[in-house]
Amino acid sequence: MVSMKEVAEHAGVSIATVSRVLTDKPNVREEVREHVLRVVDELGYRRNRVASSLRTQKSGVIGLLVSDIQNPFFTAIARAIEDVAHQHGMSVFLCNTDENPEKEEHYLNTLLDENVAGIILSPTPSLAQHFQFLFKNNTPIVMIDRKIDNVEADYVLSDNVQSAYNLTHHLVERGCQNIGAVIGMSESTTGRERLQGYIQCLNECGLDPLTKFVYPREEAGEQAVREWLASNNRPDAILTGNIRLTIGALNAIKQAGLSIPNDILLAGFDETIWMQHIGVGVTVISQPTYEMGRSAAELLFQRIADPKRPAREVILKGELIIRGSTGTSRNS
Amino acid sequence: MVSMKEVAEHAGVSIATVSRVLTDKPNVREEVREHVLRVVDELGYRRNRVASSLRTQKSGVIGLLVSDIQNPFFTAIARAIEDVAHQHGMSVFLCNTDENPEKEEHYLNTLLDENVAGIILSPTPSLAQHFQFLFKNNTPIVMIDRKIDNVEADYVLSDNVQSAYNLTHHLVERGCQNIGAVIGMSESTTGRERLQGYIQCLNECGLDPLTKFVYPREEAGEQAVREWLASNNRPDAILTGNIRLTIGALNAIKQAGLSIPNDILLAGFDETIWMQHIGVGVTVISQPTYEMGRSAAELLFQRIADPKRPAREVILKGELIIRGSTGTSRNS
DNA sequence: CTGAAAGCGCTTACAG
DNA sequence: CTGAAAGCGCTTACAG
Repeated sequence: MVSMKEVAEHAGVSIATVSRVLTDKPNVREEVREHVLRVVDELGYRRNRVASSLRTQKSGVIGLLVSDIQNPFFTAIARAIEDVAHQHGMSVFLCNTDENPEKEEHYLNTLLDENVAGIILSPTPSLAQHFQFLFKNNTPIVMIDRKIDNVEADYVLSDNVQSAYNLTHHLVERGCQNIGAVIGMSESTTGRERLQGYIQCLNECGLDPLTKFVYPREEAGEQAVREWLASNNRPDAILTGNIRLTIGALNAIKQAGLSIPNDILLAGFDETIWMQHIGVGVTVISQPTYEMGRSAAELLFQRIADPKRPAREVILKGELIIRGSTGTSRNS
Repeated sequence: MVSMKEVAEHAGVSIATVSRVLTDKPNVREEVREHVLRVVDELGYRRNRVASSLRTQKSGVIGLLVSDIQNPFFTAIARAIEDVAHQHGMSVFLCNTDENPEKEEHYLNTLLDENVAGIILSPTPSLAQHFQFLFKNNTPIVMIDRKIDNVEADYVLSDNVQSAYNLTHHLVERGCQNIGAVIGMSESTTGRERLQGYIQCLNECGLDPLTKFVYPREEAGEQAVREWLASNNRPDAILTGNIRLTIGALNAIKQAGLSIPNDILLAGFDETIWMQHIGVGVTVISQPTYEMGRSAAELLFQRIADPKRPAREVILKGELIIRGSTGTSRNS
């Protein structure tokens, strides 16, 4: 690998001058600039960013930590963040924590080690403890999707309470009396808020809750619903807390030989491009994923530009998309 | 941020000794080692990896460049690569190129700039030209999913010809005479090989091909199929080259008010956990995504360990999963 | 076993 | 406008 020193020698100038040209500093004679650029080109020189970053403490990379890379919710967010980063001339490194606090800590360390310009994170519930070291580093950071109790920071969140309320209310309107809610991990604010909206609606309607908190993956959702279907208190509707739980519920319902919406209704969080093609179509809350990602990236770049600005919280609304899985009105 | 120098001062030793302790070098008195470690802990010292990497030219990170982060095929691969990397104590930075050669080059540069230990890449077809600079860097690199003509390197590929042949043959067995194939970009080896398997099968069966090469996203797939459905040479089956094209085809078929498998059959590449729930279930080629990712990571770590070993090509087989979208046997 | 010193490849006051 | 030199925070021969 050719170094700046070699470029300087070939160009007959000092490495200081080469550096000035490459960092677009003023105060370089136009001829010299052009000459240096030509030599850079000839030699195929590429600036060593590790050295540069060591010296300047700056970086052209932001890190994105998501808890589940196989969840379309997060890849949609990632896509948006990348678009914004690209506009700012920055790169995005995506890391997958798999809901695993150790992996999260490991990746967080790695990103801090690499001296990234900033981090966007969908935190695992356990992060609260590790939080001290994160802020010591004073690397700009924005939280997405989940809140951490008592930690002030920039957040981009979804209006989970309202969305869950709306989803539940829709099922009640469709005549459901016993709505089983399968929700991801109770420790996360997302799970708790969705529970809250669900409970609130049931209370208003005078109905009893029926809930399970599970690891938010297909297998767990499937098992939860299977147990309900085999019980003597079979729900007349299933409400799922994320897309992977929705698929788990579909698996269980299919295995039980039941049909949607004739035998049971189904509605859940998270829209994807294929939800309309599943069975008679699945009723969902569509979270504004792209908008969430875009907001998070913008908050991050604003914080990078001004580390002292007050923390902000952006809360975006979900949209109820009604499809065949919740049947047609029964009580009208 | 506390530096090694401060640790050395607090511990009353030289920074050389601190470094030896932290890099697990021998030749440090046990008491000294423990004392240093204690001071490190007290001060909350974290080694600066940028500086370390500058000095050693090593890194604990590998880069993964995929062409479509919203395609479950690639996230499944990413998941596998991460598992293997984790076993080796390495981190994975995932980058999304979106089939865009400029983004690809940009991210490739960024990863090389960050001095990563190695790269796994699903290359865009146009990479062939940029390839020289990639190898000059002699950063270990493994190609996945797609081949680059005339470039010798480590590859992990899927047996696309055979898979496409099998998929086509299945449709012929189900009585189809006019199979429209929507395939991603002709420049990629993946697309070309799938075309080849399809053509080969049709030739053997004495049938005529009907093909469109498109940008491998839903919109393009939808449009292609819509055009066929509106033409006077309407296919009796659609074969899609990837999962996003499959969804596009589903959209077009639904909009046309046609029913699968009564009016038209559908089969495509790539399995996901929800394919069984779409309509009557979609017949697919299930590529061994996890295995592909695992192989790629293993090849990469072997190459990192021994840069001079001969290049290898791993080709893995896909599996035909038959579901309702290709109906039931008509010619038996 | 331990320390002083050189050096990884840059950037940036400082002096001219 | 340009260069010599210090320094970012480490690691590693070299000498003892």
